[in-house]
Amino acid sequence: MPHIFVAMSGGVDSSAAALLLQQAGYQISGVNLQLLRSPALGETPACRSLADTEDAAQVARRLGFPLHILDLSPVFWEEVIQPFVQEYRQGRTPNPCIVCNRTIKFGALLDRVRALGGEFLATGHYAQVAHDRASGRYLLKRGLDRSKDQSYFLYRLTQDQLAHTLFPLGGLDKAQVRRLAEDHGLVNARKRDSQDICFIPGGDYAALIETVTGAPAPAGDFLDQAGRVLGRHKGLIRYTLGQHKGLGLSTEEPLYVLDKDPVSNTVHLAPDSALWSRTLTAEDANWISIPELTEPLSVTVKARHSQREAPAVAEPLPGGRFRVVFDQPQRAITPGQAVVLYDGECVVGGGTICGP
RNA sequence: UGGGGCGUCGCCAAGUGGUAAGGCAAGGGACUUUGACUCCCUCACCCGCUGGUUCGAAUCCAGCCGUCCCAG
Repeated sequence: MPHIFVAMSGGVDSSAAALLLQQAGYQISGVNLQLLRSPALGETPACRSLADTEDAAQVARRLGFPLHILDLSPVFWEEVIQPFVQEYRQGRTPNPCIVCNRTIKFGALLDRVRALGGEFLATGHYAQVAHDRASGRYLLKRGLDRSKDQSYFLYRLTQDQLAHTLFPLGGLDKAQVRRLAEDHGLVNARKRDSQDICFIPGGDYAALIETVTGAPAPAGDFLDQAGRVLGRHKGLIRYTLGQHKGLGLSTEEPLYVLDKDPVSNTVHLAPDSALWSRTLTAEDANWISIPELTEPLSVTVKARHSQREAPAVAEPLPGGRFRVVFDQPQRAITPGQAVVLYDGECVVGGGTICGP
């Protein structure tokens, strides 16, 4: 019987995942990650983080398996937070959860698990892994509960990582998971879903960036498409493409962020109609259902989370890059965000958006 | 201080005698393991001020204040 380690955040999902594996008869151990013990974040972990760890510990005690506390703060700082800050400073809008999945949860953590003799790492993600005999490849599929599907955040996983990964919740929906937790008296059965970036509990990511860099992001001009100054912005990092909230401008027609220029430190604004485009270029590709993109492929595409996939054709470009041409224009395609390609329920692969 | 225009929520702006539209901004909420988008709710007992006319005025009249344009 394989020994399975379950990454336990303290939330209901990962707890239910552990429960299911235990019911299936596996030998399991829980692992709770400490990620925020970085000098720039304050030496002591946030209260919420401690409470979450305590929830995980309670669940482990109740179910009767050991819970290991693993501090990966240094590598989290190095691989997730620092790049997150750098990306923002370069005018892009990163997705730290995707980086974390690749480098921390299914990277450093999985390495540790295997070093401890574990064969699999399980998490509470709503996604599914399958092995395709025909191609010999491990497939990443959407969670059955489409409304909670998290495959988008997992597209960077490698074949090796997928081969040692289990998603026990892949075939369940959220209501079933909560009921399961409720039935077994887990403390977090009714705990609210997390939603902010985990290392920014209050959601004020701009403040974190300024703390890390040690300086406030400089103010600059808002420009319209003709180059006229419309007002002052409060630092490039506070805006992302397509954004409208918080511009603080009073205009006859609502304006949105069309582009950001880190060189001139300006934010370009335009009406919604100017935000739509049919193409994007992505870099740093990772392929899952195929070894490599070698020819144009019809797929459905998510250029951001919480967006319904749109039909498109992906075509290879030199240097691990690829281009996506959508059937219909998409709104505010944003550099730094992940673009994930689907073939039905399967993740084909994806990359980081780098341009139009 | 000669002539003309205009003063309605932070901004723009409907309303010209019958008891204050709308848009933007702002605040709150929903949605969401990123940032956004989107959706919902809230947001002028009051219309520059003071009088007057009227059953009743932001809407008419007078004076004042402010502001803009032309003439200087």
